[in-house]
Amino acid sequence: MSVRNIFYRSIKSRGLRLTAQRKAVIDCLVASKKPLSAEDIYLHVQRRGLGINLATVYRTLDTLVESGLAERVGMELHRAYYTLCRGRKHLHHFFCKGCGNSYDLPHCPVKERTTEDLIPEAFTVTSHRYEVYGYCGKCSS
Amino acid sequence: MSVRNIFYRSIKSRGLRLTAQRKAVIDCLVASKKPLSAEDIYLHVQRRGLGINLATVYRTLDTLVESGLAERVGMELHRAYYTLCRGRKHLHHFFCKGCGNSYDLPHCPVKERTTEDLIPEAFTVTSHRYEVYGYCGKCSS
DNA sequence: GAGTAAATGCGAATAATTTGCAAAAGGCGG
DNA sequence: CCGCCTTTTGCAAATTATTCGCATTTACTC
Repeated sequence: MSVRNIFYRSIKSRGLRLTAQRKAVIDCLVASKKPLSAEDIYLHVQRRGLGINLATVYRTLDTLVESGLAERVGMELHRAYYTLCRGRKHLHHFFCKGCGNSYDLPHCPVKERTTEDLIPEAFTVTSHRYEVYGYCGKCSS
Repeated sequence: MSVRNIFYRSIKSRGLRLTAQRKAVIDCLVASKKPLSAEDIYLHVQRRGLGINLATVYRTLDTLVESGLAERVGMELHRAYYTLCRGRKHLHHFFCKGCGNSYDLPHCPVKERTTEDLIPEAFTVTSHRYEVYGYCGKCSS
């Protein structure tokens, strides 16, 4: 089963309706290698010839986040970016404040250490957020 | 020398003017144990009987951040919070989803690696965010 | 104390996101 | 396949945090 279909099913299994707009937003995020803003998604979907309203994009993204299917990242750029939560594979990002692009970081601070090393006591870690901001090669110069 | 005065001096040493408004914003942040939003600061200063404009609070905070004297944190919910950088110490936190407490993390993922190791190319890093969520010892059991 | 550049106040402008409401459409039962 | 009922969408207007332009004020240098 394709990644798309897994998300389609997750929508339905939560009692939500699988509308054309929701499919389009999911397809867009599945196809993207980097987190996208609501406007990015809006434009991508428009370009594919599917009509969608920006408010609907926002509402769909809220729904995905509330359902635990997507994550809101990169808030320091005065704008939210969204990325799907995919199985075990998890990534962190570098956000360029110049051009707005984002790049995968090659490491994860939590994965590379044991729990004892990570925190003072034997706490239980459920999730984490790690983001680096700055300027990419082009925008630095 | 008081903490206040250290910040007052830092302002001047950067060629910036030490105005009544800047003093008020700094005093407010020095007195607070937690990060404050621009509006928090605006209201606190007003309450002390000092006139200040919200735009001035924003400009002052920008100035402090650009000068490396303050940090912008907690962008989570569409609003920025500010906290003074005290000494060289910069911290990341573990947030317990059970009791809501937060604990300092003993390490920083950015500090402990070189730029080449951190990102694909020689990008410029300006800031980062690193937060771990889970349950503390008491809330785990 | 005067001159000058920097900072402030004010109001209006932005930009991202949210909301109210009527119309459209998904998905259930028949 | 049809209709019903509820959810979702589109649209336009509202909100919210933050920024900007510009005239006025003020800190700091000489």
